[in-house]
This record gives sequence, C-alpha cells and structure tokens, in this order.
Amino acid sequence: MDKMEKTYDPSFEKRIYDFWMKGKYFEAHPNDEKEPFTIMMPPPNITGQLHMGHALNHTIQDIIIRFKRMSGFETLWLPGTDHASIATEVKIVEQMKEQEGLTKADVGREEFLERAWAWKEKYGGRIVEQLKRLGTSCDWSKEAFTMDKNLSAAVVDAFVRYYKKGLIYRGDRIINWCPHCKTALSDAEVVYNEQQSNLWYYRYPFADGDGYITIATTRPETMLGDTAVAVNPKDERMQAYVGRMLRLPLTDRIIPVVADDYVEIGFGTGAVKITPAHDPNDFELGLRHDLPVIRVIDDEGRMNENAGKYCGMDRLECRKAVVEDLEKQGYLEKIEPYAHNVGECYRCGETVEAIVSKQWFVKMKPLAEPAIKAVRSKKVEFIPARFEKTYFNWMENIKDWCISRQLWWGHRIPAWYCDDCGETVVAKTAPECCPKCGGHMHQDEDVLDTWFSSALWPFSTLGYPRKNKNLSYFYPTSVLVTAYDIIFFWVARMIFSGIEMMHEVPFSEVLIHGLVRDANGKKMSKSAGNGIDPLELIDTYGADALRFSLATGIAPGSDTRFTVGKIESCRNFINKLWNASRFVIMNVNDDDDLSFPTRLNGADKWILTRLNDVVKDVTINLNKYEIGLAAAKLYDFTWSEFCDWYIEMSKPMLYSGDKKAHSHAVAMLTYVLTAILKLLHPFMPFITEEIYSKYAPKGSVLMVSEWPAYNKKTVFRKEEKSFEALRETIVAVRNMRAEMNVPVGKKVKAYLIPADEKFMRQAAVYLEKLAGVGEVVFVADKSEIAEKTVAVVTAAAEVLVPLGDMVDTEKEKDRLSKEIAKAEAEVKRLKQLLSNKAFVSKAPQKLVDGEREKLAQAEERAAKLKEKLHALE
RNA sequence: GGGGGCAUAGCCCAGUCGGUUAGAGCGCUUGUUUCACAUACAAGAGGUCACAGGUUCGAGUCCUGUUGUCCCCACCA
Repeated sequence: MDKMEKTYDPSFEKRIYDFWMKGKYFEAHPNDEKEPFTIMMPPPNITGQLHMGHALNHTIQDIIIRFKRMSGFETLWLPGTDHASIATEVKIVEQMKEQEGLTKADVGREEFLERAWAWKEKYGGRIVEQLKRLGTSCDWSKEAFTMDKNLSAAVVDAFVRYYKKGLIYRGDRIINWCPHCKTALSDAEVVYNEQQSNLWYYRYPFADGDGYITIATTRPETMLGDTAVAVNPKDERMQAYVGRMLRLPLTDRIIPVVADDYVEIGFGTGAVKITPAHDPNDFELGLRHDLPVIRVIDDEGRMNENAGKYCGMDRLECRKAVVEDLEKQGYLEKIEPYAHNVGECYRCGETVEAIVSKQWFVKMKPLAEPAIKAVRSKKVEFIPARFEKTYFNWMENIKDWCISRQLWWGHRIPAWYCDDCGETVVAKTAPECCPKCGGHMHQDEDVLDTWFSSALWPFSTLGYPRKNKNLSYFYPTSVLVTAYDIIFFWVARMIFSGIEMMHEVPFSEVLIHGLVRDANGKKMSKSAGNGIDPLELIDTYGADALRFSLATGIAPGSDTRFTVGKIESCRNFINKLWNASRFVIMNVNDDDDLSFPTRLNGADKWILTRLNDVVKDVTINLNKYEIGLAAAKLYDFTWSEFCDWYIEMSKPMLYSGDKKAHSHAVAMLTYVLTAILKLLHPFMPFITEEIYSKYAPKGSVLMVSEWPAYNKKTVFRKEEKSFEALRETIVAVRNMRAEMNVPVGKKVKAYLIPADEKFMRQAAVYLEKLAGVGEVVFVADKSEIAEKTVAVVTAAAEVLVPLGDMVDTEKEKDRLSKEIAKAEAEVKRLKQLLSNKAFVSKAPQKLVDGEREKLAQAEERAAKLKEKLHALE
C-alpha cells in the first residue's frame, strides 16, 4: 500500500490527467456493440480565458459523460474552439492599434489574416489547456476549430445548399450597423440599454404656408433623411392633414403627410417623422407608402453628402447642430426629458445605427417552422421545459437573419460577382469566368456571421460533408449542455440547421444551466472586476473541489452563487473522503482476504441496504440530469453514514485481534469504499482515481470501471430498520450524557431492556464504542435495578444509566417531562390523523399502516417514560 | 407592452410523482486535541415555507389572486 499523507493535497491531479491521456481513455470510436452517447462541447472563443461560466458548463458535461461512460455507453465528448469572428477581430484591431499604431487598412487583408491565425495559434491553445486542468474527459484527438478545413467546407456546403433552395438571398434591407466595428450585426447581436435623453418637439410647416404639424422625436439629426410624416388614419385631429405636403426644415425638401396604423394616437403629438433609411419601423412604413429612402449617416457614423451643410459631422455632433439650428429658426416647440432604450453592439458597446444596406440574409420562416415542430413534438426536449417558451417565442417571431459581416476574420462568403455584367455566382469553388458573359469575377468581400458556422457544429465536427463512420454513428448527438443566455444565438440555430442539412435534429435534449454569480448575486464580469479566476481556485483547492462546489446545490436553469465558503466546505468533504480512504487502506494487511464476506453482520446489512438505495437514487438522478441532487445524496451518504457510522462500527472488528474478523471488516470497508469512489468519480474524478489506485488491482482504472448496480440480494430492510433504531438509541444516550454533563471520556454502566434481545446483544458493542457505555447489563425487568438511574427510551431499547452521585433527580424529572411532552404531542397528532376517516380510506394503505405503527411506538414510549417519571416521585 | 424566474433557518441554497416531524452548508451555542480526519468529532438552538383564497383525506410542492424582487423578449417616434 502506498503511503498517504494526513491531509489531502490535490497536486496529483496533473499526473492523473496525463495517465488518462496516455491510456487514451477519453477517445471514442464507432462501436456497434455499444450505444453511442455524444456531447458536443459548446466551443469557447479563441479569445477566451477560462471563467467560472466555462467551469460550470464543463463540469456538468464531464459529470454526464463520465457517468455514461461508466454506464456502458460509447461516449464521445467532442471539444473545440470557435474563431469568434467579430470578437477576435475587435481584439486584434485593438492590439495592432495599441502596440504598433496600425489599422486594418494599413496592413491589408492578407497580412491581417496572417496575424489572426497567429493569434489563434497563440491563444486558441490556452483555453484548451485550461479546460484540461478541470479534468474534462473530452476526446482531444477529435478537437475541432470552426475554421478548420473540413468545418469550413461544411460552411460553404451549407451556404450553397441554402442559396440553391432560395433560403439565402442578398438584398437591401435595414440592418443594425456598428460604426465602430464597421460591420452589420444580426438582431441577436444588439443589446439594449436605457439611456436618459430628450423628446424634442418640432413644427414642420405646411408647404402652402398654412400652419404646421408638430412631431416628436428622440433623434433630431435623422430629420435630414425624413421623407414623410405619418399619422394614424383614425386620429380625428389629423385627418385633415393627410395628403397635404410639408416643407422639411433645414432642407428644401417637400414631404407628404401619410396615414398609417403604425402611429400610436396617444403618444407624442400623434405625428411621427419618417426616416426610412435609419429606422426599422420607418423603413417598413416607407415600403408600404413607396417613400424614398435617403441615407444621411455613413458607415463611420458620420453625416454624408445628403445631409447638406452637416456633411462630415459625427451623428452626435450633428444632433447638437440640428437642435440648435431648429431652435434658432423657430421650429422648436418644446423639449421633454425622456428615457429610452438604445441599441449597442454586443462586442464593443458602440451605439448601433439602423442603416439600409446590401447584405446577405437567411430566410427564416421556412427554417423556423420545422424547428418549432421538432420541439413541439419532443424530438428535442429542453430541460427544464420552461425554456421551450423562450425558444418558441423567438422562433415564432423571427425575422430574416443577416449573415454577412464587413469583417475579414471568418468564412468568406462563397459568392462571386461579374465585373462586367454584375452576374452573381454562388458556388463551392471560384468560377473561372462569368457564365453569362465570360467576364472576370471577384469574390464577395464579406465574411459570415460567426454563428453561421457554430450552427453547423454538431455535424461539421464529425466530418460533414464527407460521409463517414463517425458521423453516422455519433450523429444525432445526445444532449447539449449550455447556459440560457445562448439559446437564441446558438441552440435555436443548431436545431434548424441540423434539420435542414442532416434531416435530423442535432440532439434530443438540451440541458440548460444558469450563470455563475458572485457572492452578492451579481453577474461576474471583467468590467465589474468581480470575476473569480477558476484557475486560481484549482491551484488552491484542487479541481475536484471546484467541480463539486459547482455541481452541488444547483438546479437546472437556475443561477448559482459562488462563494469561497462553498468551495472550502467541498474541499473539506474531499479531505474527509481522503482520510476515510486512508483509514481503510492502512488497515488492509497483506494477508487479509478481501473477497466479499459470505456471512454479513447487522452493520454490514445496514450499510449495504443504504448503499443500494443511494446507487439507485443517484443513478436515477443522473439519468435525469439532476446533478445537484445526486451530489447532495453522495455527500450525505459518504459523510454521515459511511464515515460517521459504518467506519466507527467497523473498529471493534478491526481491533478485535481476530484475523477473520479483521479480514471481514476490511473486505466490507473496501467494498463500500469502491462503490463510493465510483459514484463520486464523475464529480471528483482526480481524487477518486488517485485513491482507487492505492489499493485496486494493478491495471484497474476507475474512470473506465463499471458503474455500481442496484443489487436486491444485498438489500435487508429488517436490519436497516433495527440499525436505524440502534443509531437513535446511541444518539439518545449521547444526548443524555451531554445534558447530564457526563464527562466525555467517562464510561458508564447501563441496564438494558431490549425490544429484540438477540439483536441488542450483538449490537451492545456499538453502545460501548459509540455511546461510552462501559458495561451493559441485560435485565428483563426494571425491578432488578436497585440504583437510581437516568432513563433513555427508544424503539430499540430502554437504557437505564446509573450515574451515582451525578443523578440529579430534579434535573432528570425535567428531562423526562420534556421527553414525555414530545412523545405525547406525537401521539396526539397521529391519533388525530388516524381518526380522520377520509385519510384512512383514501390515503395509500402503506402510509396508513406506517402511521399506525408510529402511533403504537409513540404511545409505548410515552407510557414507558411516564413510568420512569413516576418512579422518581 | 409580452413572457418567465424567484420569495423556505441569521446568511446562501436544496427540496424528485402532493404523503403528514421541512433538509444541507456557512454562521451561532456547549463540550472534546479520543488511536482516519481540528479541513475533525459529539450535542444543541434556530422555520407561520412572502401574503390571501382555492383544490385535496393531505399543500413548501397544484390552481387563482396580491405584494416584493430579478431576468428575457419587443423597441412608441
């Protein structure tokens, strides 16, 4: 046996991980003898560093995958990273600017991409190494990157197929534009934050000089692009104005007053200025009324030539100027303070502009329909189910997805345009010349939304579009594990992509977890500086402790707070396991026979019964992804039952000097310990493997061992009950000692009137060891006892302890009275319950019988206690 | 505007098909350096399960409403 240190020290974790890697235990291969179980890792961004969110996400996945592996599945957990188009590009641009004062334009596309790949080489590996420290059992031989050759092939394949089916189109639409990143964004990439601003009221005069109409706006500068004013057709105040023309202030443009339901009668003045080029609603309204679209803001967020004298100004600067000019020229009616939501770029925080621009879009309606059906028909199940609502709400109201990005880092759009005739060709490879006129063709400059490639992740990582064994064996995958904040970005898009491309949903279950918050419930973020570095926690407490602290007390879909106290208590639990194991292992002698004992004693039968129940429950919990419940059960069983009771009960046998008894005890201890190690392994893989290696047969590896099975041959309900009663008795004696101030070390004598003499004679040794009873005298009748005693009454026995001078009659009377009151309250409650005819007739018979038995016990206990009290008076 | 979560011990949270004495952890009180572990052991205190109704033999759990709180979506200028 290896020597084990007194205190658990997690420094062996790296050694264990290397051992697993060397053994290739993480690798999965198509195997027709086994059922596959597949998880696709949500690929972290190459720019990312491991944070607590990753730690939680990967801990959950690893628990599931290790559990399934031990349960006999061919388990594939496929890891990888995401090129994170915009996030990475933003970082590289920042770095170039800071370090060299260079811009993208300075270096050019080719050199920029070289830098990006260099960045990927340098930082893409960083997060992978960090993941390994957590103990993740992914198949690293299949590690993927969204811009790998074959994954890029999948992207092109998907784009071309969508295009040919008419599901991808190019057109002028209003899109979200980030003036800082200088790219289009999808709706999902815009976050809204409330800002304090004003509502400006301006008078637009009628062209014929007769009166004016007042409009209210939050964006005065866009008035330069106004092409109409709209009113509600039902608005009686406005009806006379419809069809009349207005003279747009600061310009010489004449614009109409149009009627449209979009305008809310009660808001503002009831008249809205319409800027089709810079507002999504105005754009739609403009289409309905065939209004001109006049762009006044350019890609940099500056006013363009259509803005007349304001040309070249930044849009915020222009706002000031326009506000000033309108006031000077007498158009201002009033200004009211107003709070409203402003869209910001999810990557850089810049205020997003709505701009009309030519972009590529995915037509969503035809894709959304089958994706909705798949969830409705439970082909894909969300856990917890309430997230289906979020999903439906999004899918049912979805607009077309803008997928082109004016960036360089990403998958270039496989579209070519003819220099001469403008013909568009979408193909997997570059056309040599224009099929129409033979002219030269150039490729679209833009790249695809990074989420376009992530949407294909469940099959692109398995080699699609190449037909191969991995793809047919491991697809569709089993469960996707992710936080709720990414359902729209990723989960929804994987579902429709999988259905469209593979004709099969990408996964049958989506396990949603929450976010890791700080001790005060705040979201951890870099800017707030309240993030905790998981790597530091691993250094201090070990990966096992971090994992267990994240796994315990969590419920699917709910956020969890992380505190240092929590990880400390988990570390303490691991230390407990370490020391319990150390105790077991150091008691194993070379000549001990460790085979399972043929004759079991009462304590054995009790712990085996409890173990079976735990195996059963934990297996059910894990199959239902109830990770927090499973963890709590194991914590409790290991500590409160195995350590606190079974190990203590094994000591008399271990120290008896009887070789056979010693063998028996260590055989049982190692048997239960092994089961515990297996059950805990998914949660704390390192320490369980390490402990197991100290005593397991050579070559036996815990992580690929078999998951414990419920064995009804080792379930003993009668003994379980007897032992529960014995435990109760021991606790009651300890309690009595504490109350009567009996010194800890003092052995007392006890008269015993047992309920089951045979059982108690066997169990008497535990009273001595665990309750400090030095001498047990079995008596049939209390008349045999002459001394003054303190009485403890339980279902297992009456225990009468003479304490000599320490017996204080008054104190004992008080104590007994309290006990009697408790017992009588119980009797009263149960009598009431059982006198309820409806309960007796309608409740399950088993429950009623149980309550009857409880009543009988409580009555007996109360009677005995009263007798004792009587005797003292 | 629409949707959802949460409200349980001093604190932070579990609580599975509704089952009758509501559980951990931390903290608190008391005692213990006992031969696996003081990162420990033993004993204990501490709860009107937000509030009001309802369904049920039985409700922390299901339904309705109220209050408080957090989040997501939409974006009425």
